[in-house]
Amino acid sequence: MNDTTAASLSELAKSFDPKAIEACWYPVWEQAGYFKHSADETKTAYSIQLPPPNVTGTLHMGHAFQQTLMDTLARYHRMLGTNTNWIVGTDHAGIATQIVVERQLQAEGKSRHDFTREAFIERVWDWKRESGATITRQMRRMGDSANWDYADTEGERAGYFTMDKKMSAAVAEVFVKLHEQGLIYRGKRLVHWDSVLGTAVSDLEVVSQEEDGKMWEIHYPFVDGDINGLTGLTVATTRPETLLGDAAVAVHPDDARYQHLIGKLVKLPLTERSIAIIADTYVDKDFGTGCVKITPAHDFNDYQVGVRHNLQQIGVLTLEAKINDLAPLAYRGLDRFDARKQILKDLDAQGYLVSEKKHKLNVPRSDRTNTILEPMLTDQWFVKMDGLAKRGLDAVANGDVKFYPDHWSATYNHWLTNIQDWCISRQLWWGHQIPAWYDDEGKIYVALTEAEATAKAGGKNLRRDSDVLDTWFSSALVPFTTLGWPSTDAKTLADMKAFLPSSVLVTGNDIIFFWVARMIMMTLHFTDKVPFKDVYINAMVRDAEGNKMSKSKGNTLDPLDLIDGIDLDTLLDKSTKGLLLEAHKEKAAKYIKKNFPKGISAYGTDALRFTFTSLAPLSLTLNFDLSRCEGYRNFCNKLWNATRFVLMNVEGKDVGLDESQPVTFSAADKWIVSQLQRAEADVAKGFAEYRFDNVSSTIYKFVWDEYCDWYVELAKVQLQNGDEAAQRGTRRTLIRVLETMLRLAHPIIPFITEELWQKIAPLAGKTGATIMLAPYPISQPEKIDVASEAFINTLKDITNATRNLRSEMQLSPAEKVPAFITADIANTSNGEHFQAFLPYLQALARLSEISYVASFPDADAAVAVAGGARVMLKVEIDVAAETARLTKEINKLEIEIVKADAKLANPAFADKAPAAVVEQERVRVAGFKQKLATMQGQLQKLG
RNA sequence: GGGUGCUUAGCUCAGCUGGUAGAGCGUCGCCCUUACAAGGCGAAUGUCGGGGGUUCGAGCCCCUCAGCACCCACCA
Repeated sequence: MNDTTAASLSELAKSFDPKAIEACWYPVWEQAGYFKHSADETKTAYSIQLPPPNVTGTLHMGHAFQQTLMDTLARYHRMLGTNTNWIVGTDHAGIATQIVVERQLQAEGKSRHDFTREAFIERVWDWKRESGATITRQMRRMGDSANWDYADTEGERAGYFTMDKKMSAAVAEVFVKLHEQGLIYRGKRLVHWDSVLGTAVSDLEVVSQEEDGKMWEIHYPFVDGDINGLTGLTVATTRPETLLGDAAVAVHPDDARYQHLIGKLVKLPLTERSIAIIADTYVDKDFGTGCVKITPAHDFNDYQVGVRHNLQQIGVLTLEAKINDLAPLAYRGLDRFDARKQILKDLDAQGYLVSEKKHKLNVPRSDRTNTILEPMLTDQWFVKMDGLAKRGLDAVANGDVKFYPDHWSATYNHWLTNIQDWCISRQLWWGHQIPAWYDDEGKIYVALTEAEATAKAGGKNLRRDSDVLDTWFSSALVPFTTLGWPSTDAKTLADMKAFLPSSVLVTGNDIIFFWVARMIMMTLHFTDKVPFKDVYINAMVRDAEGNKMSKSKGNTLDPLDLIDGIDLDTLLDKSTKGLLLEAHKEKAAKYIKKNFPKGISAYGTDALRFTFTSLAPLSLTLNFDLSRCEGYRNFCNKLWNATRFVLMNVEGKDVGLDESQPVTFSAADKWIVSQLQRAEADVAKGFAEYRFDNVSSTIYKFVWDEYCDWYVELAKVQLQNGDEAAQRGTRRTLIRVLETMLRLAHPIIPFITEELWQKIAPLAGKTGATIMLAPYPISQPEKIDVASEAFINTLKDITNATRNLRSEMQLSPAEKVPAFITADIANTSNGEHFQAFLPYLQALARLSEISYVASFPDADAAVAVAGGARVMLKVEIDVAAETARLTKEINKLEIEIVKADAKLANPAFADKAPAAVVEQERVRVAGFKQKLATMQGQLQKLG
């Protein structure tokens, strides 16, 4: 066996200390190559694609949660014997990364425009190299059994990087193919424009918020003077500055008020232009004045109206969102908001401004910069979505891809049904530069390389398109590009066969559109396969009160702080450091002082992981509760100490490895083995349903409630009283069940289980270098022993009843007392079992001696009823207190009996309810009545 | 405006195809019983958001109302 364990067998520390164990095992696993997939094509494959985190980012709670689930699945399936491949990598995160580097430059008083494109990109690469290892180092702290070497072309043991050579080549290949197929096109369209970043963004990067604004009514006079007493039309707008680009005023074709005016001209205030009154059903007759100014170049709805009526598209803003040279001289060069003020002032002065009212409106802001987005008419590249979306919808409809929970498929369907073409070009520098070139006439040549493009152009001088692709374009391809696509070498083909589709995608609902849907569409298009079979949508991690974690609130938690612990001062310092606003700093500090007055203790990775799996619901949010984390740290300690107990008791002794030695198994031994089978079955069911919470609680309950609380206590009795063969059987059961428990729990708590398994496995007769590759426990139904379970259940009942009685009588736990026990032996299959209870009861219920009698002596004593058995403690009783206790108990019983009798007396119940349910109710009430009789009898004796 | 999820003990959450309301943490007793005080034993605590319906029977199914969270759309 391995000598790398953190502590040697004999010196297992008194309590669990995660730090040393974690530091020890991860490198061992990684260096031994346990995380790698197998080249054996005959093995069933199990693969997971990691949602690639930002290469320059740091691990947050969402990552930690998601990765815990993925790693748990990976470890589980690896132990089940599948060829497991957890494919990981990092994302170049175009906009996000470029913004960070631009901010760094800003701090130096520079902007990216002080650099050449090449020099700027080199700066970003520097930053990537500098910070790129942080997140993968943190992932290792989580215990992620990721296949770091797979798809790693840079030799950094970090998986793929979306901008490495291989991935970039695949991106170009996809672009060229889609262009050839007519699915990528370039065109002048209205797009959301971020004037701070100077780039287009996609629909998905727009966040709308309701904000307080104003609505103004503006009068547009008729060119030809009054018509039927009207001087002109009044339009309403929230964006008066766009008036400069108006191309028409629209009214509803059925609007009786304006029908006769359709086709007439109005004068556009502040300009020299006249515009027509047009009719379009887009206009809502009942909203405002029923007249709408139409600005095709600055509004998405107006754009559509403009197309229908062949209106001029007059853009009046520059890419910096200033008024451009198409506008009247007075406004040129003004910022859009300054222009608004000036225009309103001028309109008012010239008598065109009719009114100004407060108005709530939804303002589209940029996801990244929070600046108000401007619809801007620009040349962009688009992916045509309709055909791709159709296949994407089919894949979910026909079950090739299944969402867990299923309701997310409705969200997915809704988006794909209403999808718009995808704007994929970004006017940025960091990213995959679009493989398109232009000649002097502006003719486009799309090709994999410049040489190829030049050849296509007949040797003309070409200029490359300066735009880069949306980050999500390359992300959409990872299901197949990470496998080696478009290469057709043997390895790639084999991997495409084995790992595509992958088994499950674990991801957040926030990227169903950004990523999940696009992977499905692109992968289907290029490989005719779905990218994954299951999609598990994990909950969003919130703080304990259910609030979103945000830096400015100070309620973010760093998973590493939960693992390693952090003192209050360091935590305060760290949490307020990055905040710019003083108010935010105060808020954050207040939150931290209130919620973490003593900082955070070091819970270790295993406890954190157990917390995540236990809290993993199939709902929208996961409220992270630190006290739960502490509870699961305690669980780890429990497991640790149970192992210590077992080692102390079996070390150097025969544990039944030699099959020739006589060995006997008690009902308790058979019972715990039986319970183990049930736990194993429940765990398998939980995994199959992605019910990580059920998996965790099954393990928790088995380890703590059954093994530690009951079996270990029973085993102590057996080790003390049993003969050689019985002791051997006990030791053997102790060690084997423990060894199995460790394997059962390993996918969730990998570090502690490996550490303990190294010591336990040889004693249980198991070989193998690591628990990671040991077989996962499979339930063996033939080992379920109903008779032993019944035996222990009765033993538990009597023990519990006795403990309860002792506690109510305020007996000191140390004090052992004599007792009588009666039981209806006729109703039990095995009368001698009750004799077998005695030594256990003496220990567990702390009884000095037990007289087993057919009926109780006539005495003032405390009696408890447990199933078919009754216990009488032979101690002095306080008659008044005992009377009160019995009366209370009797009252409770009577209420239950009245309820149950009424139910049984209802003919409708007896007739319509299933026989089993009626029978169950009868048995229940009979039990109550028997217990009641005993209690009443006892009460009389006291009287 | 459309959609989704949620509402169960003081807190964070389970509750399977409808059949005696559960866990962890916290609280309250009693215990340093030689694996574990990060522990042991015991206890208390719920009109399952409100109302209505279906049913012999509803936390669970249906309708309705209210509150919370999120997503989509965007009437100028």
